[in-house]
Parts: sequence; C-alpha cells; structure tokens
Amino acid sequence: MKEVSEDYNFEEIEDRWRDYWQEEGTFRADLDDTDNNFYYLNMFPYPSGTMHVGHGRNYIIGDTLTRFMRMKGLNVLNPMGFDAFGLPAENAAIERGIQPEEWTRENIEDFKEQFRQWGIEYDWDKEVQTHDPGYYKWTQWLFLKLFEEDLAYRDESPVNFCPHCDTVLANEQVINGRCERCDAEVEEKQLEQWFFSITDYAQELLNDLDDLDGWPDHVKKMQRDWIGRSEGVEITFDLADRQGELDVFTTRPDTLFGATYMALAPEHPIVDEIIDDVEEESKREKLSSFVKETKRIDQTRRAGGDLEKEGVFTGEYAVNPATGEEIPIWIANFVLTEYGSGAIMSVPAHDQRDFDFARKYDLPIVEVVAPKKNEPTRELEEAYEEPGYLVNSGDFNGLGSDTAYRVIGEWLKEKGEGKFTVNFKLQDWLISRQRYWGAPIPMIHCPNCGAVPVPEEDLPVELPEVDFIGSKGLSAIDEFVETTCPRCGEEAKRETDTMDTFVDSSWYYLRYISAGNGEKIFDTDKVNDWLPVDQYVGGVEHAILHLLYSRFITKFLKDIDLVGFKEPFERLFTQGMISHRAYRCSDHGWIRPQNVEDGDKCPECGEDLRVTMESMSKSKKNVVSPNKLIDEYGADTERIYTLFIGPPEKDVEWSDKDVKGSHRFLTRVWRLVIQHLDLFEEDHELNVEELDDSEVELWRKVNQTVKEVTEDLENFSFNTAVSSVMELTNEFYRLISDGNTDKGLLKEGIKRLVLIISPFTPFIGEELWHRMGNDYPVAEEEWPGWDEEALQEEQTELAVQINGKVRAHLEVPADITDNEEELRERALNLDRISERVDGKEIKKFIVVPGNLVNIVI
RNA sequence: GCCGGGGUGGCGGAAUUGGCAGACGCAAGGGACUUAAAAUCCCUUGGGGUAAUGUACCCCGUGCGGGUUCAAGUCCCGCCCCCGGCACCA
Repeated sequence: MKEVSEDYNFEEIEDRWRDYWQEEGTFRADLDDTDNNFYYLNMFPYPSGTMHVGHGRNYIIGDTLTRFMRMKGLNVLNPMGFDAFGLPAENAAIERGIQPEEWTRENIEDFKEQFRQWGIEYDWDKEVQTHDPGYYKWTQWLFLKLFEEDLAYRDESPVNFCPHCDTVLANEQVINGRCERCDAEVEEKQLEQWFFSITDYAQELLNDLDDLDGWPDHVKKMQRDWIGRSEGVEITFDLADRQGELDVFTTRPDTLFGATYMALAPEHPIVDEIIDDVEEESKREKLSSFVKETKRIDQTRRAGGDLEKEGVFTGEYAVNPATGEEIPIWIANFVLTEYGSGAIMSVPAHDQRDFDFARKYDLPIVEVVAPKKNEPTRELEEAYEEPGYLVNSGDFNGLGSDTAYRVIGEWLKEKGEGKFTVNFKLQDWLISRQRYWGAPIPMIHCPNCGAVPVPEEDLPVELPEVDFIGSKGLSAIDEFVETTCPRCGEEAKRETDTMDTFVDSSWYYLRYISAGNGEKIFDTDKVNDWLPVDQYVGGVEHAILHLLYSRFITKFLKDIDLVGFKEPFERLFTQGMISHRAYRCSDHGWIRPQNVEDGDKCPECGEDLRVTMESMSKSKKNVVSPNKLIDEYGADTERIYTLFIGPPEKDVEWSDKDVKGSHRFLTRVWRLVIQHLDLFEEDHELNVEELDDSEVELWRKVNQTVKEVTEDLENFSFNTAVSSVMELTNEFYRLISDGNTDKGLLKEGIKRLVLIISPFTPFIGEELWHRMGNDYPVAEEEWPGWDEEALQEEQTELAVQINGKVRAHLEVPADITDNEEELRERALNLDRISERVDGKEIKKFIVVPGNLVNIVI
C-alpha cells in the first residue's frame, strides 16, 4: 500500500475529462450498425433560462443508463435536441426588443454548457432544434400530409381575446379571467382555426394501450381516461311546436321513460333560433342575457371552482319518443357543448345532476328504475344511479336495466328514433396559435380557391425576420401575409397562425435518425431499424398530451406507410420531481433558503415563516444551482447524490446536508484506489483457493455487488445500486484495516469497483481507470460479470423461530439448509430453544431454506 | 366527488414470491488523532423494561381497527391522513 495519499481534487479531474469523450467520439452511434442497437431517449427540453438540479435528474438518469448499456455491449443511440419554439421566447423578445431566435440560441448554448458540466454526453451529430427551418420544414410537410388525408381541417373555435392589447391570449396568459399583462377583462372571440382529427384515431389510441407492456400502468390509465370512451344510444326527440328535432346522447337508454325535461348547452345552435322567435321582449332579454352570462363564466370556470346549477326555460317543448309526452326544453349551465350533441335528456330520478336541477326548478321526477323488482320507491331523496328493474316504463316494466338498455335501444332503432353509438371525451386537436414564434401553418387563403396548401417544393414557409416583434404575431407583417395563390395565381393571403409546439415535439424522435436530411422527413428504412424507441424517459407531466400526440402522429405515419410500427415508444419511464424547502413570509413573500437563519424567522421582519416542500422554481426562490454545487463538490457528487436521493419514479426532497455524504463517499473511493495504484504496475493474479475466510468474504461481496448493481440498473433502482457500491467500499476498508490483504484480490476487486461506479460518476471513473494504466475510455471496457460460484456461501446463519418469533440463530453448512431432519436436531440442541420447547409437543416444523426455521408448539 | 400513488426511526429511504423490519446515507452523542480546528477513523443510536459495568434477556413497534396465516410493512375487510391526475363527459 502506498503511504502517500493524494487528495481528491475533483475540479482538476473533471476539467481533464470534460471534452475527452466528445473528442474520442465515445458516445456516437453508428446508425448503419443495427446489431444490438438500442435507442435510448430522454424527452428534449424547452430551452428557457437556466437549469437547476431538479432538471438534472432526467439527464443524469439517462447518462448513467446509457454509459452502462454501452459497457454491456449495446450499440446505443442517445441523442438530444431542443423544443425551441414557444411563448416564453416571444415574451422575452418583446420585453428586450430582440429576436426570439437570439434568445433561444443563447439559452441552447447555456443548456449545452450545463450538460458538459454535468458530464452528460450526447450524440450531437444527430441534434435537432425545432425552430430550425431545416426542421420545421418537415413539421409543415407533416401538416400537408395530414391535410391531404383530410385529417387537418378548419373550423370556428373560441379564443381568449384581450380588447386592450388587441391580441389573442394563450390559456396560461389568462389569470382569473383577466389579461396577464394589462389586467383587462378577457373576451371570448370566435375564430377560424386549424384542427387535427385525432378523434379519428380515438379507438386505436385506446386499443393499442393494451399492448404497451413497458409503460407504467398509471400513465396508461390517464390516457384511457383522457380518451374517455363510452357506449350509449343517440336518441332523436321531435320538437313539439316547431320544425326540427334534437339529438341527445345517453348511456342510459333504459331510463328514457323517466326523461322529464331536456337541457341544452348555451352554445347549442338551436338556442339562437329559439331566442329569436320569442315574441315577448322581456322574456327574450332574459334568455339571451342568461346565455351570454353563462358563456362568459364558462371560460373562467376553472378558477371559480364549483358552479351552482342554473338554467332558464325556453318556452319550447320536445316529445319524449317513449311516452309521447311533451317535456320542457331548458338551457342549463352544466351542459357541455363539446361533448355529445350539446343537448341532454334529463332523467332526474336517476342522475344526481338532473335531480338537483329538477328540485331547484320544481320539475317532475319520475322513477323508472327501482332497486327491487316491482317495488317503486316511496319518495326519492336522491337520484338512484345503480342498476335495477324498470317501472313506469310501459311494456318494458320488470326488465333488468342491463337488458332494458339493449331492448329499448333496439326498439328506438327500429322506430328510426335512435341508434347505438360510441362517444369519446377526446376532442380534436386545436393546433392553431396566433403567435409569431412557431412553425407557420403552410396554407394560403385565396378569394377564388379557398384554403390552398403551399406546394411541397416551396417549403419551408419561413418565419420573416422583423425588427420588432409585434404582439399580434404574423398577421401584422404585410410582407409575409401578401402572396399569390399557388393554384390560380391571384392575390392571396398567407395563413398567419403558427402550430402548437406539441406538433413540433410529436415527431422529433424520428428526425434524430435523419437529422439534417434536406430531401426527406426521414429515412424510412433506418427509422424502422432503430424505432420504436427502446426506452423513453421523461417527466410524468407529459403523460397525457405529448405522449398521446406522438402516438397519434406515429399511427398516421404508419397508415401512409412512412413507418412500419404503430407505437413510437416501446418502454416508458416517468421520473418524479425534485422538491426543495421553500420559505414564505406573509408580508415579504418567498425568502431564499440561504437567507433564513435558524429558527425559521423572516430576515426582514422576524415573523415566523411558513416552511413547505415545493418543486423548484425561480418564483419560489428555492432553486438549487448546479454550478454552485459543482464548484463546491464536483459534478460527480451531484450526479451520485441525485441518483441516491430516492426512487427515481417518486418525487423526492433535495437536502443540501445530505449532499455531503455522497461527496464523502466519493472521497473514500478515491483514497481506496489511489492507495492501491501500485498494484496495477505489478503482476498479481487472483487465486481464489489461496484466500483466507475474510478474503473469501470480500470476494463474495465484490461479486454480489456487481450482480446487484447490474440488476438494479436494469430496473431503474439507482438509489439501491449506489448503496450497494457504498457497502462494498465499506467492506474494502474493513478488510484492509486488518492489513496484509491478498494483492490479487485487491487488484481485481478495485478494478471492478471502478468499472461499476463509472456510469454513475464518469469523471472519477475515467480518472482512476486511466491511472490504473489504461489508455482508452472506461466506457469502452466491458461491464464486469459475476461468478455464481463465488456467491455461494459455505456457512449460513439461519434464524430459529418459536411460534414465529426469533429466539436464536444457528450457523449451519450451506448444503443442509433444506435438510429438515438435520435442522430439527440442531435447532432443538440449542439451549435457548430446548428450554422453551421443554417437552412440549412440536406441532409443526417449518423450513425456509437458507433463511429460517420455525418451530410451532 | 371519481381514479391513481403513498403513510416504515430525529430525517431521506431499504426490505425477492408473505420468511430475522430499519440496509445505505444524513443528523446526533461519545471516543481516537491534532497545540487547535477542519478532514479522517472507530463506537453508539426505533421505543420501553429487566439484568447489570463484558458480550445477556424480555415486551412493544411499519397511519388506525379487525381478519387470514406457522409467519403480515407485504394478503383481505373497514376507517383516517397526505400527494398527484380528472373534475358537471349525460
């Protein structure tokens, strides 16, 4: 052992290797080599501001795993890019009078530098940036393909409009119904906007979830709920006093005889007609003001919380097709326009909402489903929503509600007044944004030809450079708007909406395979070689939209034969967020944790602070900066602490104190290896036969640790993997303190320790690996295996229980741990056991091999 | 309200398929080294008790109350609390 010990100078070490891997090309994937290929993908970031340690989790996980997989011999593709379009860039540009492109470029540089600091290595040859014209050209091309297949269409839809700023607002710019910037009340405006028909794929998107075995159940569940399929019957109600009819969707056709009124959403098309026909002015006034008021509230309902059910009677009646009775038509604030037909039949006896409404406005409640056969309830105190038996339903009385569902459905179908149908909660995807910083929708509006697609050869429709970014997006830029129709050559106007950034990110994983290709969106053969993505990792906040849109686009591409698979992501892992202590003073707002003295008092006023765990964010002033941490402890410490902090799928709390422990551990590893470097200058063979007991023990621990770390990495159990390596390190120290340890064992053991720690802490791994005399990257070394034989123990300690309680321990040779007779004799021979058994009858003797025996008396 | 996930020492968290609860780390206390501090190393640390100054033993203990089992943090039934998603979807 060398007596001289060199300190763990992480700063110098990390600097030495920062560029090494890129220069060596260690993490570049050869796309033509399809043997053993593995596509690992982290969700790409939106490059805004600076990253904090919470952001690091996703990338540290990815870097650790891909370094491990590479050592396991896989040909790993691990690319990175930037989801670079979006509102924050535009806001920053407006504030500072610069181009969004400039702000974005700077942020991307910062992000890349941060990755470098962390030691996170990507194959930058395959980088994509969604705001690059070479990328959004193909986003636009994708739009044209969808348009060709009738999956992109234009329709009217409401937007948030601020009359003061004269501009359209995104949902997140509306705070409590007011404009985020000027505080003016936001209005609803109807605008022609573009949609993708994702609902055409609703059933497929739902069905194929069943095959995604590598996805977490809760994500699949969230997607199922979001798609929200429900089966039912569409029933036609004739209007009593005017032409026309009303269609409603119901999942309970069995309750049709109990439909005592109808309710319309304020947006239902017939509502305006009815109001126009009302002769009495005060009545007309009352109706239209209710409609107007409700529409306004609807927009801000989220903020307002629960809404009291309200409605007005229109004066019109419809005919219940089952009973022939005329039932009143109401307009009600709880009927949704976007679901079903925007009109419902109300069955107050069997739907709590309808019941509440009927009580409030004194509408009739007729029970048609009773819990027991032929036994109507005396008086309903609340809606009975369970199945039961029909009453008050003419010929159908006595049927069970499930049977009645079918029978009444068929009956309506024969009469031509209904049909079985399926409804989805999922809505078509509104992709129009009235913004500058996004991919322009490649359409031209011609007075003669209507909406005409931009010819493919004219793509990309580039964003015009402008000196000042107006708040109205592209529509204010005349040079952009004015064009000619590609079909008839007449003067025409360009579409000025840009695409939702979810469109950009719905296909980027395909583009990595053909980044920079100017001829094609991607090379289909290569994409089919590498995709579906083998492992996708990202935040659970994208569990619904991003993943659903990506699945939709993949299915579309499959249908037009551009890809050969119908799901983009084979396996998915969603990591939890990192939260941190946040302090809040009732007078002075959020306080930086660094400024809080002991006792949790406000540094300004001395009042008690409220302490909570919050996800890291600038506004809460609780972010932990990676750079400060790297200065103080090094990137390896941050990496291993991030992995050690807790199970990666769960939210965890960052603790500055605990970071020290991880750093202490790395120092111990450093010292252990440095002190034994001379072993690597000499020949030492490991000869297991020559080891003494405690050395055999250590050799077993080495093998056990390699096994555990390997298995833990395969299962995303980074926290337990790190603790195994810590245990092994402790074990080394324990043994060498006794001195004179077998040199072959130490050399081999330390080598394996360095290898298995290198994916977690690549800098220290690389440094030690080179100091051990190697001149190629540690990532190119093979991941060590383990020797099953070395794992076997000769002696095992068993617990001896009496009636389930541990009363003694027994040391036995490993080969008799399933020999009941032998174990019984030895166990009963123990003083502590024989005292207790003491002649009592042994009712049972249970052996759990290698673990314990249980004597039941 | 509905649907997920969770509740384990002072703290973060371990615990194959039901098989010795508390691995690993932090914090705390004690000791060694040092002129001193830092760093490092060693020991103790779920609660309570009996016995003791030596290594022992007993009882209780994984949110609460029941149950199944030789054996329950793990399975079943009924509650309570926390976190996340959806939120009038007819």
